[in-house]
Amino acid sequence: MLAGRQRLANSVRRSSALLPQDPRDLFLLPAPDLARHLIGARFEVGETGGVLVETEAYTREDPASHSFRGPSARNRSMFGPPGRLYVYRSYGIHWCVNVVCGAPGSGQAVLLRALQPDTGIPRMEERRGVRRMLDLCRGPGRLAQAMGIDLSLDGHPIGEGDVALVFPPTPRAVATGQRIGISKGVERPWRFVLAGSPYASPPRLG
DNA sequence: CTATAGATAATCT
DNA sequence: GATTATCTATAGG
Repeated sequence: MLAGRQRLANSVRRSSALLPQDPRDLFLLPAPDLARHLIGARFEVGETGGVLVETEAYTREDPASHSFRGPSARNRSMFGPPGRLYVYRSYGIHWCVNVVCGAPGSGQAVLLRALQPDTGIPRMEERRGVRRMLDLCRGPGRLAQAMGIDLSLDGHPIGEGDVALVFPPTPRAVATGQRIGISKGVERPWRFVLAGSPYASPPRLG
């Protein structure tokens, strides 16, 4: 289709000398570190894409994490190789997408909570049934719906097929705070938001 | 802007 | 049987 975009879509790219030679090394970071690095990164699935503005970290020792009680049918991707997607069904209705990270088998992932859309907006509006830009990808369920993400992408390697990630050229101003929608592990400040972004979900941090 | 109820089904106890 | 990494609609300030 579009040659330029296709090239972009078939790789994980770095856009800064500050980052490791191979950007895939970032997937080896512990979840809280990767979650911070993902703020400002471009994420693309198929014809849709934009800039990540909100993430959350989950680790094996974290009671709020799906991996806390060990491997299961649902969370097997979290215990697989880093740099792949972990997709799960939320509240029986929505899909949510994570980036698996850390040492292989360590059960860590970063939840992608919100994105500022800039590519394939008409397609996102179509999938969401909403035209308001701010509401297209503000929240993990909305992000997955807008980008057409479902269980078929669970375990999918980032940088293959039409899933692409480009890390930001320079560090972004990131605000941290309590994660959303959890009842355990609330003391861990593992929610990361691009400072001041209206595309992040409430409550605002600052 | 915040607060709340209800939907809905896989997963876990 | 209870919980859940959510969303929408609605009501009120």
